[in-house]
Amino acid sequence: MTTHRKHPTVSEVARLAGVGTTTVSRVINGSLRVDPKTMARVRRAIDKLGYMPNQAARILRGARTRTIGLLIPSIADPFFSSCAEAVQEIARANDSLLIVMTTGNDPHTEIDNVNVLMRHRVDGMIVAPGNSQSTVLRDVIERLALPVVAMDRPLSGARVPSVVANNFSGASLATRHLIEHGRKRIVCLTGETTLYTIRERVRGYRAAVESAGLPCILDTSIRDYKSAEYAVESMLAGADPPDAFFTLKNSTTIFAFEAMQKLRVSIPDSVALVGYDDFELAATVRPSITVVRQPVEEIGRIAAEMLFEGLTAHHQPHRSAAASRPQQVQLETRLIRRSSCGCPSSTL
Amino acid sequence: MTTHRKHPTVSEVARLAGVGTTTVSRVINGSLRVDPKTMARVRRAIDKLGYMPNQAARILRGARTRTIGLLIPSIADPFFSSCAEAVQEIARANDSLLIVMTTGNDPHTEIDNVNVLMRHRVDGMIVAPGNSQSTVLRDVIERLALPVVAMDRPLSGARVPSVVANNFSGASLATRHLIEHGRKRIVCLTGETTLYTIRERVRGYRAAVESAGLPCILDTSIRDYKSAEYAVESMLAGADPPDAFFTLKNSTTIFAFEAMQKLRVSIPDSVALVGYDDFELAATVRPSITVVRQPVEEIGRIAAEMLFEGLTAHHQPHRSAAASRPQQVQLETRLIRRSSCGCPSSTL
DNA sequence: GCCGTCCATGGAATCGATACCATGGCGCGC
DNA sequence: GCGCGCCATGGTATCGATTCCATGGACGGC
Repeated sequence: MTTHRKHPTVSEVARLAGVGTTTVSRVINGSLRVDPKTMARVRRAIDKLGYMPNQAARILRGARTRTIGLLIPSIADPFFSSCAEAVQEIARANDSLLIVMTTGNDPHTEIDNVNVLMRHRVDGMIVAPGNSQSTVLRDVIERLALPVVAMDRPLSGARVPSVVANNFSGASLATRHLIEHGRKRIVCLTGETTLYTIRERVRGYRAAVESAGLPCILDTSIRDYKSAEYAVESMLAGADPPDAFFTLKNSTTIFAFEAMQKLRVSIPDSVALVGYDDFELAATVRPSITVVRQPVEEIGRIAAEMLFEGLTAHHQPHRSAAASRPQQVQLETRLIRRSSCGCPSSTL
Repeated sequence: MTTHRKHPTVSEVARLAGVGTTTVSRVINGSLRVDPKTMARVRRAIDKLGYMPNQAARILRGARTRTIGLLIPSIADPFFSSCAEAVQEIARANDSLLIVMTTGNDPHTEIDNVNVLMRHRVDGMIVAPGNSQSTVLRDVIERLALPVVAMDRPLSGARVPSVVANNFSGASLATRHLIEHGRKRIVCLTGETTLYTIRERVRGYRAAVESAGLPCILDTSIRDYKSAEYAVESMLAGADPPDAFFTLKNSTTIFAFEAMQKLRVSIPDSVALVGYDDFELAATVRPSITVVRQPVEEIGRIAAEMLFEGLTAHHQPHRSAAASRPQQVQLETRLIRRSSCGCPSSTL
């Protein structure tokens, strides 16, 4: 490993160029008029020394850090990695860096991470709270007096703008679609039910079945392939077997699908299937799977855009009075009709 | 948006607690002995003011930034998001933040990003270079005198440690497996061939077919579903149609699989299929797809661990002489046998 | 030819946390 | 009883870039 060469400073550049530090600073920031000849000399000195401004010093002087934080449960999750990609792009467009931290939906880790980001004086952050009801997280965030945007899940009671998908209408749309196909016993396979998004989807499902006079049947047991196989098998073997499954998240969809394949359940003839969240192969597997598609990139993009709008407002406090009430953006989902619900298989 | 409350400083804490700044600093860092009573007073003052140390000031004093950078082509790519997750975990374990930047494999963006990270004085970085031959990137990185680890793709000619998978042996293993199944005309569907990893895989494929006296047939045309359908259809309709496809990356595998489904090509009876890179549904689709699995998380984890080892060595320069030659770590891949290659479908 | 003005430039204070060095007070040993 | 030493604590220079204010020189108008 190469020895740690000390970074050159403005003074060293100034000395080499035979000018004052003020002039060097002006050349770097292009702020005021500098004599072209002087400027050229300074430029040469900068190149020669390989000078790079020390951000820490600038920040200490009061500049923005041009750094934002992103708190998500996991990077490997396709939903959040797509969001993160969108956020990263908007950050770059705003000359900012993105610090990604994972929380695993753990409230303690979340608060820790918020504090760490705060110490680093990020300009703002985007958070997907594991628990939308968490008053602790809300209080911490309100104390920050720092622009924060909640993503995918709101932070209830907080004066924090949020960008979420309409999980209620998405789930209810999907359920109604199954009902229109004549399904009478639609089982909702929820997986974990602690998250806001899942709860909303359950609400949407419940509203749809109840208003159609159908039974509301929830199964919360699926965590992996094993539990899926057990759940599917025992339900189908029981009296009054279901004629449709509605899975509330990606992994549950895949486990259930896998289990049904293994058990040679015919889809959609004996049991229909609709999943929440689209994924690359949903169109490729046989039968192709009907899903509720969320505007993933858009969620990330809009959250980031709102954050940066908040940032500039933050730095021009004069006009903030009127625009200061938090925006709650809710994006609509689409039902992607494929064959697992009983629709004639559409193209793609 | 709340008004920007100025952050309290050590002096303010000191004044409130009736002590000097030195004492406050000691309490925060737990460095020297402080009278328990004084310590309690300072602690109370810190809580009351909601004081948080300003990282910028610390860094300016010469502390490490406890921040590392990660340069990858894309966050949304499952391969890199899994790497990133692993890197993030190691960073957290080392009390460091992770800045993620995407390059889209564009050399210009890469160099830009390296410079931005440098200005922020990251302690080190992990890079997946779009072009392993890039002398420009290499030179920039060598000038930094900063710990850098290359991930997934080496940086040729640079004194930079790297962590990569053995793409050559992975591809050649897969190809030999097809040969053992009696396949004689194995077509390699490469997709883009600019990346190091793909080139290595091509080499591995070529070595395997040539040493078996079989023809080396490359098709580089697949970019999306459309081109896959065209390529597959025309090859199968031609004279001497292939009896196996070997796809070199995830998206190509999926496009080719989709095309074969659509064209009702029977897998593996008329044409076998092996893909490079495992993915969640490869086991679920019918037929399940045999793939070469890379140790994804391990690549990220080891790269990060090497970086942090380099970091500590960097800060304790005395013993660095012997340990200073770059390590080139190469991880082995595994062939996951499923049914698309002609193997009797194994469990899972 | 003299003075006012503008322009290029430089000196030095500033941001906040740290660490060197100094100091005052107390206890203990002889 | 006196002095030495140790411990808790504080003052202050320092890191590097920015910026307010000052200064000196040149040029133009009358």
